[in-house]
Amino acid sequence: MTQPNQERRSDRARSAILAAALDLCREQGLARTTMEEIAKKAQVGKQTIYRWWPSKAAVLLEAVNELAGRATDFPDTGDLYADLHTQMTGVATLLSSPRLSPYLSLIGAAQDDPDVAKSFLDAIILPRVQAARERLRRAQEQGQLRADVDLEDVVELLYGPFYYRALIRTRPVTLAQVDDVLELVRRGLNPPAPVG
Amino acid sequence: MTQPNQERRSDRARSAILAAALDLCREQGLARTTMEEIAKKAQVGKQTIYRWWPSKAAVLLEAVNELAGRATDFPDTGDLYADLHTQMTGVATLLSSPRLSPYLSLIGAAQDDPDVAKSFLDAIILPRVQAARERLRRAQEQGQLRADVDLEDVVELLYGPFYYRALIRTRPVTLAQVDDVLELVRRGLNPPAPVG
Amino acid sequence: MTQPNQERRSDRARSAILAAALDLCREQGLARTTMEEIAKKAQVGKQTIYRWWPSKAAVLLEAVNELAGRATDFPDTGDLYADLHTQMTGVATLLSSPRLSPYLSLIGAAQDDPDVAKSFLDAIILPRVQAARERLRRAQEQGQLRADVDLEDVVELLYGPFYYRALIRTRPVTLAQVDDVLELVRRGLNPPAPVG
Amino acid sequence: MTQPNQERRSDRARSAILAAALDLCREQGLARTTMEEIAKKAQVGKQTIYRWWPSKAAVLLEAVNELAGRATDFPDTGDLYADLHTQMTGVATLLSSPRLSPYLSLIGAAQDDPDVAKSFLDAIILPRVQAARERLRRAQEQGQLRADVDLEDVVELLYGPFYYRALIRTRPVTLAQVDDVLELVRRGLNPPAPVG
DNA sequence: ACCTAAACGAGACGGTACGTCGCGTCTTCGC
DNA sequence: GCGAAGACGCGACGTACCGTCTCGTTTAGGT
Repeated sequence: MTQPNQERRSDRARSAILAAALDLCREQGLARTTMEEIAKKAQVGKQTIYRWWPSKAAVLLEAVNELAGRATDFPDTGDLYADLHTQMTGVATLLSSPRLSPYLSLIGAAQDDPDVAKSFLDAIILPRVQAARERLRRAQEQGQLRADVDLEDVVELLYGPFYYRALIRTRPVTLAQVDDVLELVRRGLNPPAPVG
Repeated sequence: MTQPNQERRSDRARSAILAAALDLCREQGLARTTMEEIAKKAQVGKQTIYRWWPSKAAVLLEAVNELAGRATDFPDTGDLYADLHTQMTGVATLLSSPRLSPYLSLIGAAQDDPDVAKSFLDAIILPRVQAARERLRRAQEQGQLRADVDLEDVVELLYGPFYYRALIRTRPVTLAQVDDVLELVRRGLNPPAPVG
Repeated sequence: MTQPNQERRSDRARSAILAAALDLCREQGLARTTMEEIAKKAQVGKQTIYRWWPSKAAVLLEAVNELAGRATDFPDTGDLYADLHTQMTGVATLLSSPRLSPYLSLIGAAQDDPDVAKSFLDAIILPRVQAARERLRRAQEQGQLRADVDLEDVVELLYGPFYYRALIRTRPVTLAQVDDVLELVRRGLNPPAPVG
Repeated sequence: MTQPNQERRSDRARSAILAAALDLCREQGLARTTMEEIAKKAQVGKQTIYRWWPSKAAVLLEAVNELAGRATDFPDTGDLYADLHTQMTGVATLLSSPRLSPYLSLIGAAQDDPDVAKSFLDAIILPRVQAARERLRRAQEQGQLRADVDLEDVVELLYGPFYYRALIRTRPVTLAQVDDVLELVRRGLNPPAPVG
């Protein structure tokens, strides 16, 4: 992520820092997590953190990204809604898991720090959005999805409700939400046309 | 939110604090805004802030709530989608305005501070969600909305995409988004059934 | 010694800082004494030290000066050598006392820091040298001292040997040294002229 | 001062370190001179310094001692005061030269560090004091110096004034000081006995 | 119109964390 | 096996803010 000699870098320090940062952020949130605590818990000098990351948010970004890993990959079985169900279940699982509360803290930090926002978007969001759009495009070609919709709008419609619950906290993200959202989104809000 | 004698309270100090907090938060975000700056800019002793608010987030909550005011009230003309369009346009305007960037900062701060989250929810979100549900309920009774949907799900579906864009920043909130969301949400994603 | 509002200054903090600095410097020398230790031992925030003094040496200078106080004042009984004996005994006592080891540390620090050197000279040395010169001048007028000597040279001759022992440490300063120096200095090194 | 295999030692490294240390100490004093600067300036790994010296003071001690070299040797022409004049002129030259400011820094460092004090005394001071005492003893035997004086007292009387000026800095060491001190010290402070 | 108690502007205080510097050690190459 | 290079764990630096705590100084009701 930066400058000094990558080859001499201590793996032990790196993973201890990522683990400590995650733990502390889970316990007390990102704002109350300090570099000093991370260093102490990871048995590491503060300089070693600053040498490789510009901020605690950057540390957590790397840690969270490693955690999220392949858990949110997009399958393609040919059945769009089955695939969406699978993938969105992964997303809902992560967003509802206390293990990933640092993910929400990062989004919080991004509101006040353009650097964090940029890194978060580039490293975490955009690759997944891109994958989602491609899956949707294929579905469109196969007639499983209206041809006249903007795919990015669809992505926002599908995932917006999860982020809404996770960040605004009117109620918690659940796995049941996946069915609810998919059902609503497929059929739309209009009442069925009257028979006859 | 208080204790001392409200009647002796200085209006001048109160509004200077709210204004200073808003300005500073707009310029540098909530995280980089300090009590000392607010006090200095408002020509106020720090104690005067701490006397009436528990934290800078609380100050901003009050300031933001005053700003948002009636701008997001729900009309009821009898036409659900016209009313939704009106109200969501208000929301989109606020979420896309730099003047209300502190609103997003507050949501950010809420991720790490349960007190902020609670106050934000109670003072800002829940009243508006409640109003939205009531409007939707009336529409349901009038057959303008499927009868078999959970109204809170609908609220999340309608507003999630705006918060998604505002907080994740894949692209900015725009007024055009109101039409896009409403159109998608009314018809659903399924392709039209083939004729005959 | 500096800028903020002197009237609001906490006496408790000031004397606790001076005492802590003296203690720590006596135990471990000035170089190994840290601002952090001083603050901790004095139950004081570091900022409170930096608010009133520019460096740990400045703290010690004030502390030492307060300690030395009137102990090195010059008497004038009319008998030069009796007065010198009295005053030099005071000096020898201080230079040989572990309580004033910070005095030597200060001289040490002055070798590398012009600010310390200047303050030390102005606050501690010059007033005493001035008093000594005046006493010597009066003695010169009364014929108790050669008229053709530079008084500053005399001061250096009288006190140099004490600082030499204290700083170079070939052997410790003692009270007996007062007699030795005075005796040597009065008579000179030349052997007595042969009787004849 | 060492341990590893002296024979494999790099002369290039050794002299580069000594030169760099001297230069840096002359520019900024010993306290502000760091091992890292010395290593960088000498194009040397830090370990190479720590391998051969225990501290930066030890490096400078060796460097200074090499500089002082034979410049302060004691001659013996048979004329005590001529020889003193010669030798003290050497001392005054060194003490007044900016090239040897590290010498004073060392004395400063010795005030807070017993190891430095010990090494300084053993390597630099004691041999020269010993030489001085021997020269003075011979002079005593030859009747050029009072028989009833302690020779170490005499050494302190002769050199104290130079160290006083050098370390306390009331005024700078000069070559003229040699004459002044010798003159005073030979004749003493007492006024001449009245004739008759 | 005066009195008095409160809220006020100001800012020093005891602290915690910041991001940086330098320490002395350790590790990895190349000669 | 010494030397150049530099990452490491660590501790202190001097600064920025925290939230609390006096200080006078307004300022408003109550008399």
